[in-house]
Amino acid sequence: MRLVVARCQVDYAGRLTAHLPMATRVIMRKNDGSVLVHSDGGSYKPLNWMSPPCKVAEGTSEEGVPEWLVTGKDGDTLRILLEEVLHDSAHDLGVDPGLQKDGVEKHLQELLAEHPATLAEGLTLVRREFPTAIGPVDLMCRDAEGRSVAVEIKRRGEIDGVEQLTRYLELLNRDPQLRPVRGIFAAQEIKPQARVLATDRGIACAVVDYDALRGMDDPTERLF
Amino acid sequence: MRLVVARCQVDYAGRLTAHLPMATRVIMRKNDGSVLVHSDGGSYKPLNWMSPPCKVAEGTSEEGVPEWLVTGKDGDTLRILLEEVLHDSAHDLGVDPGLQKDGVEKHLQELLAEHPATLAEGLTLVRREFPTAIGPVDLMCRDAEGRSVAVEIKRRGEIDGVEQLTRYLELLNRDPQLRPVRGIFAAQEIKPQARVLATDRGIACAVVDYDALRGMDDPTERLF
DNA sequence: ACGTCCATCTCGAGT
DNA sequence: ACTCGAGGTGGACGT
Repeated sequence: MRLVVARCQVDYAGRLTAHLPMATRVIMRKNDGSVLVHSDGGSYKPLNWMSPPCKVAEGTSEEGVPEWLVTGKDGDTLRILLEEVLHDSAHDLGVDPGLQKDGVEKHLQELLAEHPATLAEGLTLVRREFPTAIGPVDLMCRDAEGRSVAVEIKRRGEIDGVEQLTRYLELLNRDPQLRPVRGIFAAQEIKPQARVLATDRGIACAVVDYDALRGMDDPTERLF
Repeated sequence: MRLVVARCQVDYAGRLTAHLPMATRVIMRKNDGSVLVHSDGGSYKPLNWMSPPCKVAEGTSEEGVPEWLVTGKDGDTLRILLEEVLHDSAHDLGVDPGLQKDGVEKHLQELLAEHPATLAEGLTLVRREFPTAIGPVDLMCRDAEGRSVAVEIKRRGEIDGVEQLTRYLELLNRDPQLRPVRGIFAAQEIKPQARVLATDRGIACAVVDYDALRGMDDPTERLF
């Protein structure tokens, strides 16, 4: 890892062309050749960058200014003109042990699979990831009367989740073995527009309390 | 901007929880309070981070190890334990003049607006960004028989683009002035699943050749 | 402020 | 290798 602070101008050409006028920025050069150009604002996304695999050629521009020419795999190029280098240091970081994530939608799905009755009175699980031609339905259940219920689970319930469940229901209701199939749209939070669309299509909405579900969960079943 | 290289452990708690074991990493602290933790690989996305607005409290852990506690707006927290600091420098970058971008979907829309007949024989443009209650239709056209045609343009044609066009068509076909309105889904590349869905809904697909369109384009109309 | 949609998206899982 | 869906998506542009 090499960290450089410099007055620089950056030009990218690839899927699009992008230009950064001369200014002071931080340039991060990773060991895999990738380059990130950061300013002192914005979010985690660099102003300009080159993803690996790529390589850097250090040279000099026609005006005698130091220049880095980064070339990516699809002929993408990133050209960095270094007018003035204010800082330059290299660091051996070693290999990172990596990020450990815990749960989002998957965990929510596990919890709801264990406690389907929290979605609707008398609901029982048929199976998780119920396969269809256009993808798996998160939970396939049966209600107290033995009718099929398809459940789509999202962390945040938005309009595209309703569209997705609608497609599943459309397909599932063509199957004489299953029909009639109704839908439940389950999420920790359901946006008003999604709720309106769901209701309009006869899909029930269920707001789930993640923490409450975790409380119901038996911790002895898990390792963490 | 402050750049720190340190052996550190990082824990995030917010929408999810994520843990980084003790290892050497680069920590970037921007002036707006945001923090980025980078390793020597991956792409431009940090291993862990906190987006602005947020603030950092520098303290000491129970074991007497320096600790940064970053708190975000939704109660998100990022805790960084600094076991050993290998580098620490601060830099005044000033305000960045910002990135200038050119091209992609917008340009494609301009080109197709100039050459609608490449989408379908005899097609003529009515207007770009044709307004509807649920958003603008990319191109509203008329075919050789004078019937309305709504065109949705994407760089890559995926399923959600078909959904989008479907919603437009559903709405447009309620308008007695316009109906019947048919749809064309135009993209540089159309995914098989998107094509299947479009065909099933009676929407035509058009694969557009960006470079060929650029060739047809009159360069004297542009500045670049 | 919220909603919608694009992105040099990135990233991971499944086929 | 490719495809598909999710993201602590981020960011721009509209109402």
